Amino acid sequence: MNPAAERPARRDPARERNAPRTREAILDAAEQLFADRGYDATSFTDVGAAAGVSRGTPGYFFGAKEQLYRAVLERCLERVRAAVRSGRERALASREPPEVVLAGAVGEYFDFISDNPEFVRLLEREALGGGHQLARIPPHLEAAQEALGAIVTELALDPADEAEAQQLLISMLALSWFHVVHGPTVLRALGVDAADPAFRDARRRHVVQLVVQGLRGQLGATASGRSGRE
Amino acid sequence: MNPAAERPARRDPARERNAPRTREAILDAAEQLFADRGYDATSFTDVGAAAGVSRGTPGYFFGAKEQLYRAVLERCLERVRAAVRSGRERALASREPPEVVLAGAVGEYFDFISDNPEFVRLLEREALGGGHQLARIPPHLEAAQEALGAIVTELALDPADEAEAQQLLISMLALSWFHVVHGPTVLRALGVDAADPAFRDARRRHVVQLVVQGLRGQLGATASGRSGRE
DNA sequence: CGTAACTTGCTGGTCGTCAAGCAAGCCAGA
DNA sequence: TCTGGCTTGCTTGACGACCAGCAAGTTACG
Repeated sequence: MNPAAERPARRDPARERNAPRTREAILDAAEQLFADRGYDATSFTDVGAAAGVSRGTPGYFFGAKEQLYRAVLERCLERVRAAVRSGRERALASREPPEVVLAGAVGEYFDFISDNPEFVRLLEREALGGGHQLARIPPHLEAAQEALGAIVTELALDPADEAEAQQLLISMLALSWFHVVHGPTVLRALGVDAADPAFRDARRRHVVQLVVQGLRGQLGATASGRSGRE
Repeated sequence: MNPAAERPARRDPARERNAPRTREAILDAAEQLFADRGYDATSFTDVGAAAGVSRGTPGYFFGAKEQLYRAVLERCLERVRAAVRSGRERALASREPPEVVLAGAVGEYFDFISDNPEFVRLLEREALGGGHQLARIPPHLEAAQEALGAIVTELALDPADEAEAQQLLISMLALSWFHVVHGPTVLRALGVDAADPAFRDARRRHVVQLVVQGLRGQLGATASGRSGRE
């Protein structure tokens, strides 16, 4: 049947010995399982089965379970950082007014999150666990701070408004993440199907509108004199 | 050594046999532990120790661990529903314009969430777990739908705008919950201390402003004719 | 004295970790 | 070209710890 089956059946290329390939397969499986079930509910047996190796192999490559988890987090964060960076460069290259740039960035980010829910779920679990593992990963700060810098410089905000830009960034994350996590709870209670493309479109429009209006409010406050606050 | 050690040490009034009191103590301990560590990482031994009883008592009162978890969830939801209902009634009694009512409600809700983080953490974990246990609790829909009804009727929105009111409600939850969960991850990466009262105040103002502006945008769209969208 | 309120002992199972084992290439030397 | 030992990739077995659930026991209260 198999063209290479005449030899001792060890010629299946998918089963070839290949450390980097196996490593990636384990990381892929572990990312999915950690995001879906959480750290405690994911065993080496599960990861091995999902990666097509034995229960001992994850431990062989990563030593301890905690280190496998950190490796998953690290790889995930690196991907997000790359996406943020490329989005930022695209925004810098455009010659649109700030509002349009922000609207585009928010919409893009919303789509990215909706298409990569594992990242949010992983980070959500990490946050609930106290963020102890994330804190041990060096580049974890950079993505968020790059995004903040992008907002401040690209939108030509007064640097004194950095605190408000920070709030706006936090709100953008909150608004874009919520439906990814709370489909089975809040949205279900409201009778909404989070996976419905119509809902996702409506949500996207709503989120972009809210954030843009938030920026508008901030710019307005700056222009008309924010000294009334202080 | 112990001042009460002369007698068989059983005269401690806090150790009196008292089923409802013990039940509540177990629920309290379990709520805290489930919210802090999650379902899998919380054992009957932990719950018993935190409640001041033996490891067997939680099982004695609630049967299976899953039923204890559901009981915790149920009690938590009931508290939230009561808070939403009282907030709604206060809003209905006021004679303020819609914007003021909404601003007050959002601010109140923000404070309630900030002061009761266990609820959010519990619900977040439940969402990540697929919401299967929550789905088996009958009154879980009511709080969210009551809140939605309050927004639509109290703000005198066109019933056709219910979808937008829904989006606004979701955004209000997203904005109010985020800092409760993501203190150790996102906020930490941004150099913010989520527990800092100054940050909480700033966040509160920002959230209220965003939601009110969102309502304003919605009303404006309705007044000036939303046919331009379609 | 009986029953409700707990506690303790036990059992079967799962887990992470590590050591040992095995097999497939690789390369030196004959 | 063949061969025998070494390394690497991966599996299996074993160990100690922990857990949920249950049954049998114990204690306090009405």
